[in-house]
Amino acid sequence: MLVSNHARPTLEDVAARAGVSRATASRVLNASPRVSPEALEAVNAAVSALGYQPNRAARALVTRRTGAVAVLFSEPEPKIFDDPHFARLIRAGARALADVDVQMVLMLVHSPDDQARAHRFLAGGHVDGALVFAPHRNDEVVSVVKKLPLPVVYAGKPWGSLRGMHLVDNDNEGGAVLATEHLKSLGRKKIVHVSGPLDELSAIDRLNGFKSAMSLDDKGVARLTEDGGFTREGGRKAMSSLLARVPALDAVFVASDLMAAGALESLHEAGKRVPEDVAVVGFDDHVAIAEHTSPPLTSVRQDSDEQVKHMVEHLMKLLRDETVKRKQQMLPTVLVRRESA
Amino acid sequence: MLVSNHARPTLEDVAARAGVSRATASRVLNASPRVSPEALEAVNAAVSALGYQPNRAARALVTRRTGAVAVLFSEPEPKIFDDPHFARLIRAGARALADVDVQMVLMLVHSPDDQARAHRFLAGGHVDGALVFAPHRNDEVVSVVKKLPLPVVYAGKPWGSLRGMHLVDNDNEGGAVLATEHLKSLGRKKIVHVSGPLDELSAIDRLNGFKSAMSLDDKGVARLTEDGGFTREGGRKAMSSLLARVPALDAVFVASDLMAAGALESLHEAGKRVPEDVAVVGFDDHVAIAEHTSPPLTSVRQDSDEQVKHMVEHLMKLLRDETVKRKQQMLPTVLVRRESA
DNA sequence: CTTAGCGACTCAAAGGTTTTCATCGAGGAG
DNA sequence: CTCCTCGATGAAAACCTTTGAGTCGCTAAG
Repeated sequence: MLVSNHARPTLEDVAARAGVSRATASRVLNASPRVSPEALEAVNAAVSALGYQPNRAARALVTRRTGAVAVLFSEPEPKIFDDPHFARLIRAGARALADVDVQMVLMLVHSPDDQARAHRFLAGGHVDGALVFAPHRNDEVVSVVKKLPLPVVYAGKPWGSLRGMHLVDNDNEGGAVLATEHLKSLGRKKIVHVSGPLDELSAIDRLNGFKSAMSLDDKGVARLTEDGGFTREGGRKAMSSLLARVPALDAVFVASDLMAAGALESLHEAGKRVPEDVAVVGFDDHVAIAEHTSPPLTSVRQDSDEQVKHMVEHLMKLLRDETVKRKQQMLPTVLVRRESA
Repeated sequence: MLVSNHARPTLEDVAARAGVSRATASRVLNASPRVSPEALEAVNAAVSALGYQPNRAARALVTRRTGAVAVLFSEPEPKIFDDPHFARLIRAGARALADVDVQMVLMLVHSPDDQARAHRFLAGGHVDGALVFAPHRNDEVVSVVKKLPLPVVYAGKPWGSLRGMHLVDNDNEGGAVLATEHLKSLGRKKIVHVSGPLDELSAIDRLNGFKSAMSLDDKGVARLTEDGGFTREGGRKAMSSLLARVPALDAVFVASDLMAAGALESLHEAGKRVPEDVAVVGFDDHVAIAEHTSPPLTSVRQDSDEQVKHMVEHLMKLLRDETVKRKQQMLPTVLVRRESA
């Protein structure tokens, strides 16, 4: 043995052991077709014998690829803490990116300082692409990212023009229709809606689904819906105010499970039985919430794991310069029945 | 202009513009003392004029440093979703590492598969070091990481021998004493404790603080405490069972805010007024929880942001081969009074 | 007057991989 | 038998930075 015992083996070592040149070894690692079966086998054997791991930096240097992608969240901090949805998205991202052997660089960008930092970082070529979670109307991140020559996939529709943007969205409108139709099919007559903040398109889409399933005009919408801000406390308050405004209501479609949990509290306080007096349908099907409310919550499932997985796949295609069939994907939503409706 | 207009400038370009050699320019960037003021200024001017950003890969190749550190969480998924504590830690990590210009590679490692992947990744030399959050008794991560020649800083004490390990812990025991003494100073006579799961040393330390402040023996501890598993639901159940066992209790020290929220629910259900009938002190001072319970929760503050910041600082010192004064740091905890006690 | 020492530089090698281009050998067509 | 073609392979350049060795002009010491 001539190799030093502690240093990590290089491609050179692998090639030597397999009795081929560095170039051939490299071709094997990159699955090039121009390599004989014998060579392939010899190299693979050497790789596993030596426990070889390619040196990322060297590879990055020549391919001009970093092997890392940024994951940007624009949400303000309190939301990130309170809403398990974000933890779920972060986890899904970590997993999906690890699966394709790409490093995830997590950036929480909210203050102007953060934005400047993000811009510097992204423009600095430290990542190959980005996944962006920025649902709000005034999210500066979007405009920062848009002018960079960097492949980006958005989660849901960002505000503003969608021309040429790559995104993976959930069928919010369809899910809302599903929820509302379900309530109608139960024979409920006075159905109201607790919406998300209307500076997010997902909230607007859900509102629109409710609106069309109920055949409402704008005036009707104004009377029968209330903004709950996608927070638990907001959901509680919105529910209370709807109860005051529409005392005879017998069903409510709430645009998120977290808000629905708040709404249930409000209903209990008002002495309403669920689902006997008021049927409740949530949105997200976040098990940690939906299965632990009383009663357990009927909810529209949007599969965040699936969404993130699609985003990663989509971004990888962009990075490989593959043509993507559809720039904008829509994932289906389904109704999950539990006891609240 | 001879430089191509689209390519990123290299150190060569900077050197040319500043009228020095590449070596000198490099020394300026790395703050070497062996460089004249004029050269320094010329290079800095060139850097900002060209908007130069060092190529990470090239630098990594020669320095044998990746500029990335791994952040490992061993917690099972439901916990990560439910407990805002983790979101907070993740966020703090992202921020602290970004501040020192290091990439954070987030790994959630729980299944044996995850462990294998983590081992491969860490052994592969893809990161310079690791921050490990693995509080449980049987966390395999710790043994995986321990045998790697990789600088590691732990959050809190991992289970097992602490010899030579680098860690930043909160003063759990001291905080527990603080909480208990506070309850005693309010004149409470029957004080009980909802503990965390006893396979975590932070939970054990808090329990020990309670034990010593109450001058209890093991039998006393067994009678006056109950494990709430660091979950909301667990806190609720533990409180109920303590109410059944010690009907005359007039105060409770709960080892986490999340559990305290559950305990408050249980107390309300039992018709107890807080703090009149039962005084409650939590632990964590997690504002998102503590400020929104009714009544707002008196709690022991442990500053997670600070803890993570210290961990990062500590790891950076290890990476620079600086000697660290104390391998194991302890951060103080303080009592934050609100209305529950 | 010679030489050692010093500070500020420059030169060039090294670091590990991918990829272009040239080479080599074998097999088929003429 | 010769000329081509084609597939597999190897040599070497390129990617960009850090860093040790060497250069140059100077001063201080002998």
